[in-house]
Amino acid sequence: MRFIMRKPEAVINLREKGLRTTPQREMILNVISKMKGHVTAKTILDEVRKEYPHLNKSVVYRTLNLFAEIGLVDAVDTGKGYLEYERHNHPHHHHLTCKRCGKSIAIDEKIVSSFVEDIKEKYHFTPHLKQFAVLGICDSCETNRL
Amino acid sequence: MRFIMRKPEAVINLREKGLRTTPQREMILNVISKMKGHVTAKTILDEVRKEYPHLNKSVVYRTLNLFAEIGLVDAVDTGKGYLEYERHNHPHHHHLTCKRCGKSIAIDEKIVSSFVEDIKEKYHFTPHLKQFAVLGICDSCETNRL
DNA sequence: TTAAGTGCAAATCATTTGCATGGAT
DNA sequence: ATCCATGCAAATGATTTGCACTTAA
Repeated sequence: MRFIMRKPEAVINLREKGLRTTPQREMILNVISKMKGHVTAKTILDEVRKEYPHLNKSVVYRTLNLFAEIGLVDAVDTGKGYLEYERHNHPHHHHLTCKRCGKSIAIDEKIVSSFVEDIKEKYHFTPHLKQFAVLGICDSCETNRL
Repeated sequence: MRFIMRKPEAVINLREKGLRTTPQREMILNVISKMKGHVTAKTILDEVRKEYPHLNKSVVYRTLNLFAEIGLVDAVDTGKGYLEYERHNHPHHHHLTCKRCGKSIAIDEKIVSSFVEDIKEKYHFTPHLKQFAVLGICDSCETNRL
């Protein structure tokens, strides 16, 4: 049996569009890939700098925008005032995040996907729900007027 | 038949919490109330300044935060990099906003409320969905690779 | 009168941009 | 040898803050 060597997905993605593979881009993608959950630009910068202190933050932002455009990563707005990132197709768990106490509850993806499918079917529109966290108020905060 | 004069809701809301009613706060609330749809801090500042050019932007931001805290207005994050505001209980129409072409489609609120009710029931958590717009990609952009 | 609110200027903080230099193809 | 990418410093833009002055209650 023979194996056909393939270039990693990211490289193909970049080259296809006439873009370059650089060490910086590889390091940034590595950090996003290996971190569980969302990563901020700041975290990425700090992480990469452990190995390569020279990295500049403009490069991080430019790279994140690029990766988001070509669909390699997803930008997630959790309402904190800055964006977070994750690999596209990363198994995404939606959370209910309480605006008062900050606690998060993971929710059954079926609930989300039935909402998404409903909209797809009726409006021919694909919601990117991972873009936003589901914020709200949890019962215990509501009850205790926190 | 006799009418009982009541103070406007906003005034009650403020006084109840030991807060003061000021001309600035009234003008800001008026702008939010009379504008249809969402308003930005910038728009509020500009609008009020037509009558009262002296108004300072810190006051607008402080007032908006105050109003949001006491539940008089809702802050809405549409992913544009700044917040928008509307009167609480303003009839809210959820929209599907395409990230590529920017077009918006109003959606049947039943779809949203069944999602919200589902989460309330199963997780004892009240999602504040108006906090975020539903972003995604519309079919025509998807088809045309815009 | 007096604590809360306002105006102003400066500070923050995430993100972007212009430009000269460097490096991938 | 191109021309895309990087690094740096400065700019942007929304929002916040410290502080002295003003005003609603």
